[in-house]
Amino acid sequence: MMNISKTAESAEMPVKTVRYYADIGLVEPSARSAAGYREYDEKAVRRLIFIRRSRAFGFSIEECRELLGLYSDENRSSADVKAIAKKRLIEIEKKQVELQALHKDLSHLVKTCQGDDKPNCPIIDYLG
Amino acid sequence: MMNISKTAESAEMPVKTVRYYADIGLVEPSARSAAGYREYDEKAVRRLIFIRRSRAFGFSIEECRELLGLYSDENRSSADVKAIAKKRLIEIEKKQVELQALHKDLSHLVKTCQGDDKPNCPIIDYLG
DNA sequence: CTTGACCTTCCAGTTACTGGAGGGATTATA
DNA sequence: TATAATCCCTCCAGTAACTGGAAGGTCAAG
Repeated sequence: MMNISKTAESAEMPVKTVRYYADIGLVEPSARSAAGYREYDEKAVRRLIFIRRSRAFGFSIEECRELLGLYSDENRSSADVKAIAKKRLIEIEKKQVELQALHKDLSHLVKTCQGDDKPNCPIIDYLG
Repeated sequence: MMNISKTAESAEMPVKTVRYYADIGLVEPSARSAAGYREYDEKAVRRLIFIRRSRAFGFSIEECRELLGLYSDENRSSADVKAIAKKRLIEIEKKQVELQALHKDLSHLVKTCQGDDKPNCPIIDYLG
């Protein structure tokens, strides 16, 4: 059993975040000390790491909750996991398309802007 | 002079947003009617459109505020505009790199996952 | 026995809106 | 002229996922 700062260190996330995840019922402490301190066991730490990695993929907290449920479900179907991941993948691809369009337009504008002390500016012209 | 709903329609944004921009002092109404209704002239509408286009590029409200200042400054230096745009461009590029890495890893995991009714799952394995 | 480093809870702030309540103003219709 | 529909107003709360800070309890070391 570890206190919250050791737990946060093991899971490589801020103490505040561990506390937040406990508050929203995502990863609850395994126990509380007599003084009311949160205590976490190895399993809880593994769940926190699972969340950190899921978050790094951009899964929302609610998606993390679902994934965590599947993680601890011995009878899960991989299809359920795959569906969530696929959804995220499509979001990523959508964002990529969006960013590519933005990049194309903005980089063109930046290239054509003189960037001197005169007011003439294709960027402003485009926006206005 | 237009009331807020005509203004919002002309600027192609929700009434709520026009009101919000007024609240934060981004684009203030040109006047108020006797009853206290917001009234906008053509110039104000053009400023709203400017904001909408800037927001579409992903500029933050504060950046929009700066850009709007430069837009209405006859003595601006295009270098100032370019600097803001460049900063945004770099953010976009950073995000693109990030998304590319996520896409690579996640698409690989999704591909290798069977997606059937069995619990075996490389996605879960990777996260756990 | 005090100091410092922990820990707790609770509240506020972040970004850029959005939804809704409660109530006044204007316009169209009967 | 009465009323109903459609505006408009302000203010408050909620969104996502934390983060910072205040006020105060706990614990180990010197």
